Amino acid sequence: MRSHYCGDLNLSHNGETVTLCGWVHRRRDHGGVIFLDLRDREGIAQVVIDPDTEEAFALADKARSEFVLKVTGLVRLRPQGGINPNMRTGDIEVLGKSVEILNSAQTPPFQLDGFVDVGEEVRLRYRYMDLRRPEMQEKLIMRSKATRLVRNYLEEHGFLDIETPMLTRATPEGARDYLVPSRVHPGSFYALPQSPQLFKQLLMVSGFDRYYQIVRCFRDEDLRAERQPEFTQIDIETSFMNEEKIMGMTQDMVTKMFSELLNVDLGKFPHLTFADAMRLYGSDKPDLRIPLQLIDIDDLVAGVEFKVFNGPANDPKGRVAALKVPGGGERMTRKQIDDYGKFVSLYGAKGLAWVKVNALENGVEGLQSPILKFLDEDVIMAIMARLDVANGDIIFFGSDSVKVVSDALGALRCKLGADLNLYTCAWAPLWVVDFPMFEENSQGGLTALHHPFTAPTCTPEELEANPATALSRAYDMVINGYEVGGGSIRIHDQAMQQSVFRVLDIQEEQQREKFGFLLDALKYGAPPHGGLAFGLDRLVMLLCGTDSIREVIAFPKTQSASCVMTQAPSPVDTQQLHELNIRIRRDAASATSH
RNA sequence: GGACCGGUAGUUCAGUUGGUUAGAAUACCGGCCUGUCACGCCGGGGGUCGCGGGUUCGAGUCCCGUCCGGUCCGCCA
Repeated sequence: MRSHYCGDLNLSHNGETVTLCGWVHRRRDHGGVIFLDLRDREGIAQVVIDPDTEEAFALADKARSEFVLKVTGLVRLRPQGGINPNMRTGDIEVLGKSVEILNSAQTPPFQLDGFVDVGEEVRLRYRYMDLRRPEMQEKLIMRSKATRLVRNYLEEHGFLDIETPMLTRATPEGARDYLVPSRVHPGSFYALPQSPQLFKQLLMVSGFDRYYQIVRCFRDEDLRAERQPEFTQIDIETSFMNEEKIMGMTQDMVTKMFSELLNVDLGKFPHLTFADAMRLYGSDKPDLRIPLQLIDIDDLVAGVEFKVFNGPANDPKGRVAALKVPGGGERMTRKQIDDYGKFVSLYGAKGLAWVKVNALENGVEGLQSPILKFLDEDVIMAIMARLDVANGDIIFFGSDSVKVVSDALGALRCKLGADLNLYTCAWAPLWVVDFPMFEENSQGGLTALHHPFTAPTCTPEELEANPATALSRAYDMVINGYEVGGGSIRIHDQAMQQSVFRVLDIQEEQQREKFGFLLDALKYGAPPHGGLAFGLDRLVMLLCGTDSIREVIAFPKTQSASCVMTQAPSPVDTQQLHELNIRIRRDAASATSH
């Protein structure tokens, strides 16, 4: 038996003659009949070569070393109705008249028939083979359908596709830039865009009041399952639309995507403030498929002796919160609980206190926990009352800084949802709104949470008076715990922009150097404007039901931002470096050579 | 920058407290069978055990370093 691959089956009719083209999956001889299994995206077909045709034998024999081949002959379809996804091998037979070998093929480096799981590294090294597999074809087809739908939707709504530069100016803020050295300007560099943010705002000044672009963006930061160094953004900007209109329209677009591509009704998108998201879910991108919520108990434990609780409870930057898992106590072993303790330590938590509710009717006696001995009975029962516990529940506690408690319990909430399969629905979209304008940075100053062109909800005077509590007109779309899009109403007013820069402590000289062109443009009657950008890769990932964006990118990078197929990045000729006036430090060169 | 998991045949994996010649399945090659369809039967070839060093009489196995892949933390305005 020989087993090679597999792929397209294209039928073309010419009167009674039908030509089939496709990769041969498998070739076998039986009873003087030659079987050629061809597969296509919609099903599996089998081709029979007429044994009476001497020519068929001769040509088929050539097929031994295979394999792209063409079968010409009369088709016997069985059953009627053509090819469909539920067909099995042999449901269609073709009485062949001739075989033409279009090209031969080596044995594939790994089996593509789906009966053996192959590692991702091998798939990426031979990505062109991996992409032949029907499931990979389906993912890229889904991606193409999604982008087509987006283009159609936005074009129908009057949006104009305008390209912005790939070679642009480095911006020290935000993510690290991918830099491109200039040959003509020795010592100077372009940067690949992290996003077309400033250009699309300039297009608003130009009067293209509905802009979009499906555009590649680049960020030189460490990778994750949902983060690649180059990724595709659906970039949208409008003039004269407020946040309600922008959110409404883009929500409509995403809703149509899911209904047309998956036949899924996303329903209403709840709006959740950033503060509520952090309070209830410990995350600014909560997965609302999971019904668990964090419940604050600072007030109940502020007076206890137990230092682990009373410290954060009395600290304005501290937080004590509980996470109740209904029925979780019955489903969890001590080892699993300990493992959750290790899990939250990844987020800086020093421990994970817990209480199992065995028999609530017995009061404290009916509870099981290492921390009960540190707490008074009335406090314990007050906590139980607030959490509305029932027998069989387990409660986890976080007590630390606001950030650690939110991060740790927020992540634990998601992990519990996955481990215990607590999902109450397949899709949970929402908008997160009312983000803070600024967050405190490590130097004690303030940094823009979104970017420095995001409009606040208040006046410039109010902003400068209370910057730490100011809210922005930003909004994120979140689906199933993934931030799929985000945007804001921008600042179109110079005075406001100056206020933001003052809060961020960016001096006029720096302003001019970094954003002078934008500040100039704002002087020429910039319309009120705002927009949003979707992560196309993440959206398609969700549409495909996978949890890695590498699965929906034809040629993705590995975690070290390299390509195992092309071996990029690679050293370059000294001549090339010379032309660019670049010299490589010796220690850096040896660190990357093998 | 850090934590953890993995790296053994083309591929997916097993390999015991360190012990003879490193196995299985599948793929590949040869033969048989001949309406098979994850066809079947018989036979065969195929391994720098990621790489380097160390411990040991002896290392796929233990130790150190390093590279590669993955998950995550930091990072991602």
